[in-house]
Amino acid sequence: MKKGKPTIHDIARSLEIDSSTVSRALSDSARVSKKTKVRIVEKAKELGYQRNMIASNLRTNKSNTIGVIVPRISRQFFSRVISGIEETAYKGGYDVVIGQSLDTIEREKNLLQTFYSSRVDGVLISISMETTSFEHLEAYKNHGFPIIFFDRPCNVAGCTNVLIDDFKASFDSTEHLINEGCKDIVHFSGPQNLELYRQRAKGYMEALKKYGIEIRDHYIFESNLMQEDGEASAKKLLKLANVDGVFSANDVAAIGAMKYLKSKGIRIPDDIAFAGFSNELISEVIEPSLTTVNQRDVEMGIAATSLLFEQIKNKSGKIQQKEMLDPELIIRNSSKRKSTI
Amino acid sequence: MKKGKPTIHDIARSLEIDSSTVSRALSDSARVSKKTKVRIVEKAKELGYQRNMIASNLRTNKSNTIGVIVPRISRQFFSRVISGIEETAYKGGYDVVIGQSLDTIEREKNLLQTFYSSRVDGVLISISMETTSFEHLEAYKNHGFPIIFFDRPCNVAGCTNVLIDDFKASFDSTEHLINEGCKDIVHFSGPQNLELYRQRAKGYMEALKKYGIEIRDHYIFESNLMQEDGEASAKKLLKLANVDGVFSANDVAAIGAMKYLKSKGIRIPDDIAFAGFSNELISEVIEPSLTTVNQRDVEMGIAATSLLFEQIKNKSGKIQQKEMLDPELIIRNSSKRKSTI
DNA sequence: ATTTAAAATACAATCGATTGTATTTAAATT
DNA sequence: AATTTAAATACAATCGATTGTATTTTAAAT
Repeated sequence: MKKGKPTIHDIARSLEIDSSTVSRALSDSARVSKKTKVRIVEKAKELGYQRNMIASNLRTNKSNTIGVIVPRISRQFFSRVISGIEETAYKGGYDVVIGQSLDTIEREKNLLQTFYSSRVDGVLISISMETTSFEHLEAYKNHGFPIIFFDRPCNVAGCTNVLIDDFKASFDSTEHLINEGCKDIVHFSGPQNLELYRQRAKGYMEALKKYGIEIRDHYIFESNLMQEDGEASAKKLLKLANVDGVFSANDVAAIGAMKYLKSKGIRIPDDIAFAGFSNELISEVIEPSLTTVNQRDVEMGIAATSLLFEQIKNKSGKIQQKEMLDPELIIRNSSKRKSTI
Repeated sequence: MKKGKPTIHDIARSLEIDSSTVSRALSDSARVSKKTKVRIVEKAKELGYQRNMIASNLRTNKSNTIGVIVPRISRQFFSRVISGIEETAYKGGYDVVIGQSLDTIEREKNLLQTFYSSRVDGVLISISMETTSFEHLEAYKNHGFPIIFFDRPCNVAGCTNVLIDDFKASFDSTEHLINEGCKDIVHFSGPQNLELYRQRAKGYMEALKKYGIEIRDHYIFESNLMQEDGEASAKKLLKLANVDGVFSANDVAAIGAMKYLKSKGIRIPDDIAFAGFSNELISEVIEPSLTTVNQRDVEMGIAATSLLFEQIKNKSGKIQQKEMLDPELIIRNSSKRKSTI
């Protein structure tokens, strides 16, 4: 038994031919005769040969791997985006390396570093909540390293973003609540340094404006949108008279609030109607089921990956693009105040 | 501006020294003087040098990367296991590559192939539902390729498994239902080719036996435990007289059944009590909240990764181990029939 | 000042696959 | 059979970092 894993040289030696011929045969080059190809392939199988991708990558200067950085993979949304990414990458013959920033800029920088130095062919990233300056990203970009941003927009020159139309989705959700008869709608918003939450707030306000409803600043609650934030918001909300609707910038906070309100005997949607954002799995199961926005997770992964592939091929560099996916409003019981039929 | 990414040779040339010195300096070898180290590090920074891990890996014959294969990352349980894996790997200076088998053996084989040929240093795998024979795994194992199995046991010689005690967890759950007054308990089981589901069924039966309850084969329903399977099982269950408890081998099926039964006016837990398995997020939210088993996901990831690191270090190979994590029964409303206090 | 030991650096081979160029072999053409 | 052309294969450099060995430089010891 040989010690290490077999190489093309082992095959070449045992067949008394040159390793270059073996290499060409194994990638089915026209420069090798049928006959020797067969011999080589057979021998390769016999020895249990597997091409050493590290050596191959070094020579060809590509890794056939793309990197993905997300805040955390245990979030429904991101794991579904990753499913889309993986599927597309797999078809294109690429591997996917995944890292989580845990919403810290430190780990984000680290991961980017690691990915770059292992020469992934490009990166898909949803920036961390802490990321407010973008120099670390620009540096790589200027080196010609392909980076695509998804979900959380990043306005860096020459960068491609794949997003859903947060403004439209929020506008639609709010409008829906209004159509269901809500007049006093509170908005649960997230950290304002994230463009995304600013957009959602904007959509909310625009809808109010359209229907001539006054925009009251103290009707917009800012938090990190965790479950406990939702509960806190619910308490706060009870102090305002007449609130009859909530548009939350995510499902988790909405659910936190609903749970608290239900425990206080408030009926949803009759007393207060709810709409969330993200279509978490729990949103379908909770009672009443939560009206929400499908963020097109899987599609987003597919789109981002396709754009990355384009960018990898066109070495051209700086092509700024913005891909907007259409969000889908999913209407469930938490907002249905008018009896159907 | 130079075209490609800078290498140690670029640094060496511009400093008029040898590249081997640069290499040693950058890995802080004692063989390089302080003075030159400083010069080199400075120049490296100046040029924006990043070590080419591909070249490094080729030379050292390791990738500092471990591969993970799971059925699907969008499953709560797996994404949390992966969090544990990532965290541990990160601390050990390893990267993590993730692939999903989508519960097909074909993709499982493919991924293993890819991982092997990109020379990951080892693999953590939760085998697919289709995997009944293990030759493909054994082959790699015999080549000295470190593989650790988690969650879904794999009885291959020389393989290390990291599991929770499915038997005990199931026994405890069933016993709990009995203690809550259930006498006629149905079990929703999964594909019997998976050891895991056999263990869970065994735990269920053993608990019945302990309390002198007759084990009836037609009280054990086998399915793929998807939500729709749960619903189907619920229908089937209604045809049996007197069922007053269900122990499901996963939460998803339990929830599918509960939803259906509730819609038929059956009260949970008063008419039929429920216990599930896996502690999905929705289980806490559904009404009534579902009694379930914490599978120690994050801990499992940590344990599996630590064992893999051990195995990577001890080139010794074949060290069979079995790491059993203690499951935790989480009692919620779906099974509380006796009033508390 | 010389010798000796130690420290710092240079040289060169190597990891395994790829690829441009050169050479040999076989087939085709006259 | 001799020459041309094409097909098949061999040779050799390369990707970038690592590492054992050899050489030079510096410091220490006599």
